[in-house]
Amino acid sequence: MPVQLLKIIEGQSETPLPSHLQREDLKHLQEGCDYTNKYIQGIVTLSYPLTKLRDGTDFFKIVVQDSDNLCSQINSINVFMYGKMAEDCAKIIRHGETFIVAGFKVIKLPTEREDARHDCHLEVSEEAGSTIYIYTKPGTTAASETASVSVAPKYVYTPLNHLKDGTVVNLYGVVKFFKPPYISKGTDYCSIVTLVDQSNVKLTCSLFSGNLDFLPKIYKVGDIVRFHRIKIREYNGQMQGITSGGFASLTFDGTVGAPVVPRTSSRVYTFMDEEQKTIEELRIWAASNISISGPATKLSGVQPMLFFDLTCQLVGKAKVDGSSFLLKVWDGTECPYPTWKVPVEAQDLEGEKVLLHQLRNLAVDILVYDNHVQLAESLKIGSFLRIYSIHAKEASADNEDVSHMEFHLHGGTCYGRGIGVLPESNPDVKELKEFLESVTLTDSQNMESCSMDIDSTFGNVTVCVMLFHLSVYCFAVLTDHQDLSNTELKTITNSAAPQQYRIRAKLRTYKPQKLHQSVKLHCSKCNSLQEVPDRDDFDFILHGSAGTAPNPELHNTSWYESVTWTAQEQKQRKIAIHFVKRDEMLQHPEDTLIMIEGGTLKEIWKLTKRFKCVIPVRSTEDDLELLDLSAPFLLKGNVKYYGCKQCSTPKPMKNLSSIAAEQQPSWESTEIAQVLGIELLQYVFIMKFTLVDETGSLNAYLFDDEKFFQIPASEILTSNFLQQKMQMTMNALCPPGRKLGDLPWLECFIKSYNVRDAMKNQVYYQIFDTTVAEDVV
DNA sequence: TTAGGTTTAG
Repeated sequence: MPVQLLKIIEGQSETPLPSHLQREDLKHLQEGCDYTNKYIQGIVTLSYPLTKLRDGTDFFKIVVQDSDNLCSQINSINVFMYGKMAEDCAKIIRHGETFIVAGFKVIKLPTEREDARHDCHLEVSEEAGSTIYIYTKPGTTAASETASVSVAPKYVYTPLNHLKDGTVVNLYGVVKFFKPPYISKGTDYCSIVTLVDQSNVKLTCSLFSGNLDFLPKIYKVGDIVRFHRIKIREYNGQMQGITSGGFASLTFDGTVGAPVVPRTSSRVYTFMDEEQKTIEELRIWAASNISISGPATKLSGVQPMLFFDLTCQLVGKAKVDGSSFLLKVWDGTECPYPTWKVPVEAQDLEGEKVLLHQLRNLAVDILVYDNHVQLAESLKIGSFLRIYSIHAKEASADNEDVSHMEFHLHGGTCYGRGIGVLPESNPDVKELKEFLESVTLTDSQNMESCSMDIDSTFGNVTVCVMLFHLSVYCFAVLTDHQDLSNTELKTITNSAAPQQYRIRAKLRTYKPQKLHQSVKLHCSKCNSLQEVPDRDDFDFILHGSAGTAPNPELHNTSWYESVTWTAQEQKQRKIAIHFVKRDEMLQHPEDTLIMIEGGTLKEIWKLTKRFKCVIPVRSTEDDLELLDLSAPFLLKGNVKYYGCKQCSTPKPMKNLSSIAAEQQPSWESTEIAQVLGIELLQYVFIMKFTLVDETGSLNAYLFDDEKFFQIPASEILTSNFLQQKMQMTMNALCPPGRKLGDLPWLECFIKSYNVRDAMKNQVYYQIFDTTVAEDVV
C-alpha cells in the first residue's frame, strides 16, 4: 500500500516503519544516489492544490520541514508527487502532520532554491517504488473520512469587502499608505494605516498605543500586515479600523520571495503554514496591484522641489529652537547640490566630533519641525532611520548668489511625514551598512591630501589645445604637441616619470562629485592649497572686528573721505566707510574703491554691487589695517580675493594711496595685493579623473584655473549659471548611469611626475594643455 | 481621548 496512515498513540506510532528503512538527513541529499531503502521525515508546512500535468497525470506538491533540525539553514524541501499517489495524498494530507517518504528520487533544478528550502526536490510516485507514511494524531481522521479537521486554534480572517460596523475582526492586508507612529495629542502614539486586499477594498485604520512596540512595524508601502482583534466602525460612510482591547499585529516584508518572518514585539503569536500561504498570495497579488514606488531616493539623486523618503544613519543632532530640531544624517552618497548648514551652537550639537568632521561633505542637515521635534530628540546617534516625506527645497540667502539645497521635515503628518527607526535586521539597513562601510572616509577626503602633492612645475602652459571630442570615433584637433601620438595607459603606468603623453581614454569617474568642492585656493609662492573659506568664517571675523570702534583720527585724509554712522541695533555698532578719492575728488561709485569698518556680511555684499572694490578694514592707533587673512582682503564684483597667511606681510592701508594717485586707477587685484604686501591666492579647480582604456587605468589630476572648463575658478562659487555649465561638461564627459563601454572617448595630454618623500617615490599624473571643446556642451 | 491620509510656507 503506497500511502499509509499511521495513528500515533501517546507519541508512538501504532505501526512501526519497516526495519530495513534508514532515515536520511535533508542536508545529505544528493542527486543520483539510490534512496530505495532510505526515508525522509518531516512536517507538512505547505501544500498546493492537486493539479493535472499536460499528459493528464495527477500532480501534487507539498513542502516538508525537518522538525528535528529547525535551526539548520536548509530545513525544508519540496516534494512532488505524481499519479495515484498524488491523488491519494492530496485527499488525506493535513498541515502539521508528519510525512514520511521512502524510495524517492532526488532532482536538482537550477531554479529550485527558495528561502531555507533545499535546492533539490523529491520526486515521488508508485512507478518509482515510493512509499508514503503519514502520522496522524488521535482524534483526527483523514479528510476522506470527515471534513474540516483542525488541530491548532483557528483564526478566521475577514476580507476587507466583508467588514461590518461594530464588529471586531481579524484581517490581512497590504499596506497602501501609512503614517509611522507619532505622538498624538492625547496620551498615546498613533499610526494611521490604509490596507487593501484582493477584494480591492481599502480600509484606513487608526491605531493607538501607549507602547510604541504594540503598533505595527511598517517600514514601507507594500508591507503586509495581519491584525487580530481590530474593531470596525463606520465613519463618514466608510468602514474604519480602530484598535480595541487585545489588538495584536504582525508585519511582513511584502517582497515576493522574501523570507516570511513576522515583525512583532509579541513573544507569543500563532503563525501557521496556512498563514504563510496567505502572505505569499497577498505578495503576488500586490506585486501587480499596488503601485510601490521605485528605487529609494539617495542623497545623490535628490532633486529640488521634491518630497522623498530617506534611509540613513543619524550622525549628529542639535536643538535649534522650541519648534525645530536639527538631524545630521548620511547615506554614503553625496548630494549633487551645495547643501545648507543650519547654524547651531557647538555645545548644542550631539555626535562624534571627528566623524562629523570627516563626513562634512556627505552628511546633510535636516531640520524637523513641531510635532516631530519630540521624537527627533529621543533618537540615538548612530541609529538607522527612515525619514518620510522630506522636503528638498532650493533656496538662496539674500547675501548669496548661489542657491543651496535645504531639507525640511515640516510639521504635521500629511502624506505620512514622520521619522521611523529601523532595526539593524532590516534588509535596507543591512544594505546601507555595507555601503557605508565601503565608503572609506580617507578616500572621500583624499582630494585634499593628494592635491597637496602636485608639484610646482605646473604653470608652464603654452597654447590651448582643443582635445575632447565626444563622438564614438574620437579625434583631436591639435594646435600644439603635434609630435605626440596616443600612448596606451598601461605603457604609461609602466614607464618612468617625468614624461608627457597624449592619451585616448574614457572618464570612468571623477572626484569630487560635488563640483563646487573642486575649487581651492592655491599659493604659487609656497605651493600650498587650501579650502575656500565659507561665509561663516567671514561672518565670524567681521563680528570680531566690529568690536573695534572706528578711530576718528583716521577719518578724512588726503586720499579718502569718510562717512560714519551707528547702526540702530542693541549693540550700537559703529560703521565707517572710507571712499578713496583721486585728485581730491570723489569718483563714480563704479570706479571707486571703498574701505569699510564695522560692516556686516550683508552690508558688504550690497556695497560690492555698487562699488568697484570693497576692502574690509579696522582701525589701529595710527592707520587702517586689513582684517585676519581668513577673510577676503578684497571684494570685487562676485569675486572674493584672499591672501596667503604664510607668505603675506600685510602693510598699512596708506600704501593704497600710491594707486589712488595714478591717472586712471584700474584697481587690479594683483596690484592692490602687491602694495598691501599680500601674496594673492589663486582660485583653481582640483579634480581627480579616473581614466581607463583597453589596457589599464590611471588617476590623473586636473589642476586648472580656467583653461580646461573655460570657466574662471574664481567665479564659479558665486554663479549658478557657471556651475550648471561645469556640471553639463562633466555630464558630457562622464554621462551618469552609463556603462563603461558606452562612455565617450576623450583625448587629452597628461604628464607624469615624481613626488618624493623620505620613505618613497610616487608617480603622479596631471592633465595639462587640454581644453574641453566648445561643442561638448 | 488621540485621528479620521492628501505636503510647509519655518
